[in-house]
Amino acid sequence: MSPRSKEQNEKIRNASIANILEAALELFAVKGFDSTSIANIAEKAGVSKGLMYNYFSGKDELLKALLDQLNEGESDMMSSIMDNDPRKTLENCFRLFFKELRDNYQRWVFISKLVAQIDKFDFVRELAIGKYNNYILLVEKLLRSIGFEHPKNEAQLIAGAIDGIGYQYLMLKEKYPLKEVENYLIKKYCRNENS
Amino acid sequence: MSPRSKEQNEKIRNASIANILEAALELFAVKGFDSTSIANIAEKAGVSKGLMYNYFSGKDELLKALLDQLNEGESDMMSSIMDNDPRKTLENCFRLFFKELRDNYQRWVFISKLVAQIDKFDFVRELAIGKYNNYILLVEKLLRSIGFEHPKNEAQLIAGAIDGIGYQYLMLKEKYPLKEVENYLIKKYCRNENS
Amino acid sequence: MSPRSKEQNEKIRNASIANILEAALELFAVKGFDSTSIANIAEKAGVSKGLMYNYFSGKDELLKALLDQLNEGESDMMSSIMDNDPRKTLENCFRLFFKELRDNYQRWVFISKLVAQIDKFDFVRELAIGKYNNYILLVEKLLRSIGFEHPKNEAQLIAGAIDGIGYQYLMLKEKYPLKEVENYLIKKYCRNENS
Amino acid sequence: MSPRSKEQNEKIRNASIANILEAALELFAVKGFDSTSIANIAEKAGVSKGLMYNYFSGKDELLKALLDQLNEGESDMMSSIMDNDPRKTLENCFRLFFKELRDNYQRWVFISKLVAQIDKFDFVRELAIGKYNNYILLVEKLLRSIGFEHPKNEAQLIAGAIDGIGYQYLMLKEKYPLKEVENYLIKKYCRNENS
DNA sequence: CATGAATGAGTCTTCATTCAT
DNA sequence: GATGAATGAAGACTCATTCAT
Repeated sequence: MSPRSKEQNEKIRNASIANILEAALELFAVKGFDSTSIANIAEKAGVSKGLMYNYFSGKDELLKALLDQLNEGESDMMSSIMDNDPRKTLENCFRLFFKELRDNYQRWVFISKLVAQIDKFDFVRELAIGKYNNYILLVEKLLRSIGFEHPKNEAQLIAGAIDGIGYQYLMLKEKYPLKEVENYLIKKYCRNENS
Repeated sequence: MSPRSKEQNEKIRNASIANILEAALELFAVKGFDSTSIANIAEKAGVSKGLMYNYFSGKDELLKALLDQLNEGESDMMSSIMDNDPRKTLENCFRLFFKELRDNYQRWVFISKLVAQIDKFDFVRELAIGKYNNYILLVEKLLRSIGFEHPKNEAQLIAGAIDGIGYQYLMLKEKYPLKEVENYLIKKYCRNENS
Repeated sequence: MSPRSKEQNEKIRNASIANILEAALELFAVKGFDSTSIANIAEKAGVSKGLMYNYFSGKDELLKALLDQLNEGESDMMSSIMDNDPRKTLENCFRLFFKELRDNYQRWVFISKLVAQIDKFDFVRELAIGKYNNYILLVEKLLRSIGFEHPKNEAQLIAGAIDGIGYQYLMLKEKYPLKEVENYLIKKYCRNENS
Repeated sequence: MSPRSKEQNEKIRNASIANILEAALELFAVKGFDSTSIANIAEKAGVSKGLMYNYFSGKDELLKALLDQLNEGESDMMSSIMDNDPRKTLENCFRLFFKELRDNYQRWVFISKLVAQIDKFDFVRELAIGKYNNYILLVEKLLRSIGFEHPKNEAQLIAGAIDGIGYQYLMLKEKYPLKEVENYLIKKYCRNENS
């Protein structure tokens, strides 16, 4: 009789949006943005094509929303790695990266595919540059605290290595010695005497 | 209107093919594979759409041919870096990578976009895995000759760093301190006492 | 939360209906029937899409209701122009037309757009033909009373001119010399000696 | 073996374009621009949907092309009505209009529907205003030569009547006394003593 | 060897309409 | 009486591919 309450509608909407975003993430990760059709996403999300346009004004907007969502989660993670001991913080930082790679492989694939299309989406470039700079600064500071020589250069190498490892894992999958590399990286940079 | 000789035909063929491949490389690098249409390539190459199907049975086939072409060139390069001094070989290897990044930026962009779509093209995966393994083996051997501890692990880190540096350069472009990283990498691994 | 009384409901109904019709008229006039969506109308009227279907079984039905509403108003107007002096009646008739054109421009735009789609809506054609015939008959009678020769033919010309002036005003807007034409028309047909 | 000659291609293209324009004119006239789909046009023209985009970059462009085509034809017509005797020229002008209305009814319907959507297409407004002004100027000059008083005002009335007659014919079709009105108009303005 | 007209399947997007609440 | 989430059919447009010449 009476219309649905605001809360009911909110719930319904959020559920649909979540379904759509989840489906989109998975499909974008597996097939890539261009090769994923709105119809694909709608089907996987269990909604109609039309509904998608109630929540996202288009495919690009959907992508942006997805990225925003991932971004929020990431902020939380970064604040969780801080420790008084810089060695420990750095270790947490590395471990977090490898854990994410293993547990949320799909997100990583999604992001790396996105970065490969960086020229197509301005907001991706800005986001990526910001991320990179923050990462370099953090690692440099940690390395300096630990007592490394050339902390900035080492941070650049590490940032490169971290990214590269991700890409190679993406390529080689289970053939990539992820654990071995993880352990070595930690041993080298977090367990050293002073270097 | 005497018929063209076989040699003339051969020449025309090769010129057309080269035009097409060159146009395709550039467009794939700039716009990506999916967003580049056959019409785009034909126009840039100065040939008709129809002609493309004389030489390549389809868009995928064209991609494969392009990759093969790049691959051949690469073999030549690898043989040029060998030196009796492993330190020198490693340095050549690094320098070659950075030089390629600078001089043939487009190829690198093309390849990284391709790798991001690795699941879409089986032949890309195989090629990439092969490359990776060869690279690791080479670097590991060199590091061992030079006298590094954990040569395999270091090779893995280096391979990661090299790849990651490429991706970050792609992202940051002129903002990336390419020369600085290059010099540091060489200093660290090729100019050391023994490590 | 006592239930609303019948009168209250009636009032609410009528207010909603009036809102919807008003919004529809404006949007149909500005954007045209096809380019106006139900969502547009609902938003402008401040009601939900669903509610519209309580009152009108569909978009076409809404159009028909709108037309009916306009039609009622028009009947009243026609009865207000009658005068014992046919010259005066004709003048009233002309003045009313120009006044409507100026004051209710939107209605005129709406109607002319509708007539342009006459084949799409059967009820529009019937209505329009009826209007035309009545108009011709009235003007013919007046002209005969005034003493014009060929009153029927003149009525046809006048009917054409009246319509055409409307369309041209629609086209040229403020560039059209509406007042000038109005005055001339009245001078020519209502102020003459006998013609 | 050899590709089609330029002339062959030209012929093929022109035939397709003509088919498309013809089909579009008919459908736009009958169903209106908005209610005619590209698929409708393609089917009627006997070509594929895709082909339309080889020749027209979109539906709007097709409309513009159609209008241009009609416009060209019209220029020829206008130059054919001129005569040394202004009475004769005016008569030709009237007769041409009625002839067009009868023989190319479809064009007229098309144009009047277009004018009703004048706000939607900028180029339509400009075209229409230009036409109107030229027409008024011509008729005014003729009336002045013939010796009418108030030639400008009469020209305005005539222009209105001409347009209005067209719209009413469009509405009433065979019920409209086209011939009768035509004859009266000519008698009144071209056969008079002096007015 | 070479062309480009033509096709049609597939894509994104819009919107009238339904219906559970 | 009222809401707005959801649907699905339909429309504009793109593009890899075919084929007559």
